[in-house]
Amino acid sequence: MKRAKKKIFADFIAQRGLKSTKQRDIILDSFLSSDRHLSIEELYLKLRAKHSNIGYATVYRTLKLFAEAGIAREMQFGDGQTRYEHVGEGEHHDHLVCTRCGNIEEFENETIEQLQSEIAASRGFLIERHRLELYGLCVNCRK
Amino acid sequence: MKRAKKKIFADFIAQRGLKSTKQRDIILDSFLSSDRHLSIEELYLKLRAKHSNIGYATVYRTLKLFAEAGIAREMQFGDGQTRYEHVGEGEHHDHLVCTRCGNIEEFENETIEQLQSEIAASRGFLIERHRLELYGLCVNCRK
DNA sequence: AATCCGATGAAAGTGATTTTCATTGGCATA
DNA sequence: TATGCCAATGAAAATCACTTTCATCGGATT
Ligand SMILES: [Mn+2]
Ligand SMILES: [Mn+2]
Ligand SMILES: [Zn+2]
Ligand SMILES: [Zn+2]
Repeated sequence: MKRAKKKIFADFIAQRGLKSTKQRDIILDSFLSSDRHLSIEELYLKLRAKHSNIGYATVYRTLKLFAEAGIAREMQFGDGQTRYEHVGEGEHHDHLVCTRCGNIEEFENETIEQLQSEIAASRGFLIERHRLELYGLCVNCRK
Repeated sequence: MKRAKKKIFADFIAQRGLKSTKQRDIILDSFLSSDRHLSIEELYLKLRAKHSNIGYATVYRTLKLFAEAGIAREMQFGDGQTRYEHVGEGEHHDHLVCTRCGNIEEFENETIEQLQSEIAASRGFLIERHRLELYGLCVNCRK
């Protein structure tokens, strides 16, 4: 699926008349082989270790591109940093965020999704996207 | 309930050894008679119309106090501004946010809340708070 | 009224982006 | 392969939304 995402991004680049560059390749590689829920700064620092020539602005702009291309999702967990996570075609999940250690777990619940649809439908509201986050203490942080 | 919240804030002020001031009274009045989900800047501008002597920093600090006192809740809907909404003792609700006109509707769903608890429990996670927001088009913006 | 110390507001500081701009470099074309 | 165009890059500057500082003000207690 790393291959699949590279293909999606290459197609996106081509279809938009953008250019394939060394930096974009490197950033995409690094992003795809990273933990999920990475902040721009975290990815930037990780990249600098091997490629001191890549600028923060390029990482920032490239992650935006990934989001536009549909291979990344921008997230805010309230810690003041924008995070990006991998997303696959048609995939969706929500999060449990530990307020002590910062750990982020994922979950899916079809019943909740269904109830959301019903709530929206009952008001004539058309859902484009949603966010559901449970904040608290993870099993490790409860001691 | 406007009276009730003023009482709660007055008690909070007293119990913390803080001072009752003209500014706090004015800001609380304005906040309580405002639409829900107000940003600091919106409240500040609204206040300036009548009270040009109130500073932004005071509005900012006073809204934080309201949150600490339990009569306001700080929210982020992804538009880059922190918003504050009125909250009552033990009340909770989630939101439908229109991405076109910015309108915010509220809803409560006990079944969803229950499912959240079950998800957390199954992982040993202790929920402190959560946020559930449905983004999309409100009934008016769907044309 | 005097005193104490929290409250206020104008201005400065912060931190995370976001934009600018001079320079670089894909890549289509000759 | 050489040329030209214009997108891409990166260092630095600018923004934005707070957040803090600090000199001064003003409730509340004595
Ligand atoms: Mn995730
Ligand atoms: Mn609300
Ligand atoms: Zn934890
Ligand atoms: Zn709308």
